[in-house]
Amino acid sequence: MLDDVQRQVLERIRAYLTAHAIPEPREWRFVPVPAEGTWGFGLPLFPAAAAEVRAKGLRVPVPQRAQELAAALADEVAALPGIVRAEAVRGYLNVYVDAHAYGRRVVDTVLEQAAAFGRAPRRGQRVMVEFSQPNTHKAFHVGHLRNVILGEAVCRILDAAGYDVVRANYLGDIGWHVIKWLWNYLTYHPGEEPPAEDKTVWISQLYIEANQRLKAHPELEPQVRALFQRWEAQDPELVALWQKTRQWSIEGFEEIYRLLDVHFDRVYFESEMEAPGKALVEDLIRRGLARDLRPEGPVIVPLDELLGLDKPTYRTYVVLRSDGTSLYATKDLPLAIQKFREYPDLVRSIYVIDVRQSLYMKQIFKTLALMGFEWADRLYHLAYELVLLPANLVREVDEVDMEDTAPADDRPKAKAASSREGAVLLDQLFHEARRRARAIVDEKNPALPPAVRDQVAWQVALGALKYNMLARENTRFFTFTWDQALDFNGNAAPSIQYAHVRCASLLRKAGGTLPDAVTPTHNLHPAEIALISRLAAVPDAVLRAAAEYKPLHITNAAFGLAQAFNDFYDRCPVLNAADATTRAFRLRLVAATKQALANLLHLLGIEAPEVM
RNA sequence: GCCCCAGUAGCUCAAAGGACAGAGCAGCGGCCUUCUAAGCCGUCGGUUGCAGGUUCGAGUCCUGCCUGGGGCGCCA
Repeated sequence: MLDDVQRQVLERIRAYLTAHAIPEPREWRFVPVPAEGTWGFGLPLFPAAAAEVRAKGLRVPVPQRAQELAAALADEVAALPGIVRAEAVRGYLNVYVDAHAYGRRVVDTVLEQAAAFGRAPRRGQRVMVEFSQPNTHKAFHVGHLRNVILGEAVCRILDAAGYDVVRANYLGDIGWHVIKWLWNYLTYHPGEEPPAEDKTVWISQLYIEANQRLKAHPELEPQVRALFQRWEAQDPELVALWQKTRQWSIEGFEEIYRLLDVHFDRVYFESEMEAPGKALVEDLIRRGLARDLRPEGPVIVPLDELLGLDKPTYRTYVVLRSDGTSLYATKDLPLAIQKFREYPDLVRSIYVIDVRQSLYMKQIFKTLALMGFEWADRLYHLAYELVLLPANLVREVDEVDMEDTAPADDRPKAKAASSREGAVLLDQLFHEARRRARAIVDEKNPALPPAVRDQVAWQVALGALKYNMLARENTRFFTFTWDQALDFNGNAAPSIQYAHVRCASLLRKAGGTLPDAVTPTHNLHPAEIALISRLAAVPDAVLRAAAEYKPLHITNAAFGLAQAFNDFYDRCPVLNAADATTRAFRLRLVAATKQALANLLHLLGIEAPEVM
């Protein structure tokens, strides 16, 4: 929000440098000035000093020369309009602006833009984000949560940064896991229907049961293989059952997405990609890009060989099994093509997929490039690290995890949550989260009506969960523990929501109408200055989060803003301010803070309650 | 063997190559008859894994190591 002032300052500096034959550094970067009850920005002059020393062969230490330049420039810049003071400190040129005028401007801007504050102009560019990608006929558990929460937040952030976002889902609706489930259902639960509630739990129980039966009775496996043959032959009765049971899964997922406040614009099915995928493989073989080793081996794309690379880089991409059945790899090619057929104008096609598949993603992208698709360089793998379960949960998991053959003794202390693990199902998680949050709401604010407490408890619980998963680098592990996932204090969503509630409370007490815009006349308190700085920083945080696909920048901005507000709240009377102008300005500042907090939380998919 | 990620306070994590590396949690000590104490203040805490290098300036970039995790032709 200081753009125009910074531009003026830079212009003046450039003129000075030119006049004194000092080469201009490649890039100027403003830094925040250490806050001392004033407001402004700093500019390190080391790059210019270093350039000058080098160009002129001076024998002066760079820091000393930087300080001299800063001092000279301070005089040049001090007289510019809007600037109240400029000084040289240890090689930095610190420029201070009129805090009253800027304080008003920031507050007015936030209030005028309201829900649009922090949002960039539309770019007229479309991006697709594929995320969630659950398997039907399986559980939806805490391990899947990070993907959904990250994907949704990235979508919201990209939208705020001006992109038109297409949210895509890709359902794993076929494969051995589905056949196993159908076998168990047909053999032991014929005709049964899932309960209206908890469809996903019921389905996942049948899946776990199928694994247990096969583990205990390996002699039953031929039955499953026989069923797979029926599937391959597209037995109409089996296909009908598959469609019906798949729909149960989808309805269960939709319920989860509704709870999480997530939606999709386009859903692709893995089963739809099988036939086009096999056709593509034949095409690859004809064009000499793939090598057919059947029946002894699979069909492969020897990427390093095709690219003439000596060092193993892309390695070999296996696109079809030796028996001619399809792999994930078979289906991901037509999926990518289908996306660009439907949306040819995508400037980015993003895959939110865990980091273990990085090599695989690179193989897909490179193969598509070799096939000649010009959009191949617009594909992007947004990698994130897995959710780990602590050792005590892992043991529970193992009791229901019949596919895991890893020896128990050399297992790491925490284990990645995977789709066949039954522990920490989402309904368990939500239930426990709600319970803990409700207990705290009851304790903190027993005066609220029970229905409101219920609603607040859910907002708090879900907020804490989402925030915890988003407030870290995407590429860092998230180790799930109840206490950490549902921490309500400190750097967590509830304390940010609480700051929002405090704002709402002040505004309610003030009568609900906001005073007209006003320029403050009192000496702005350092806490006020800091709070205004946090507000002004919001739009940049959004742009950066979008550019880097990192919701972390939003959580940092939100928590910093909440902290600054709490500090302000503690030190600066609002309703009881010393004079009417101060009261009016601070009320507007509170309203602006409330708006900015709500906007930031919204980008994270977290609700901002009015009371709690 | 090749590649990717991580290593920062007791713990969980921040930190556009910039000023004295910051928060939260845990610990200790304060602050509720005054706008909601899910808060605020103070205090305790550091050789940023190791060694070199680039730079005016390195937690950040480069090289080599160490430790942990992950990936590497028919799993998803």
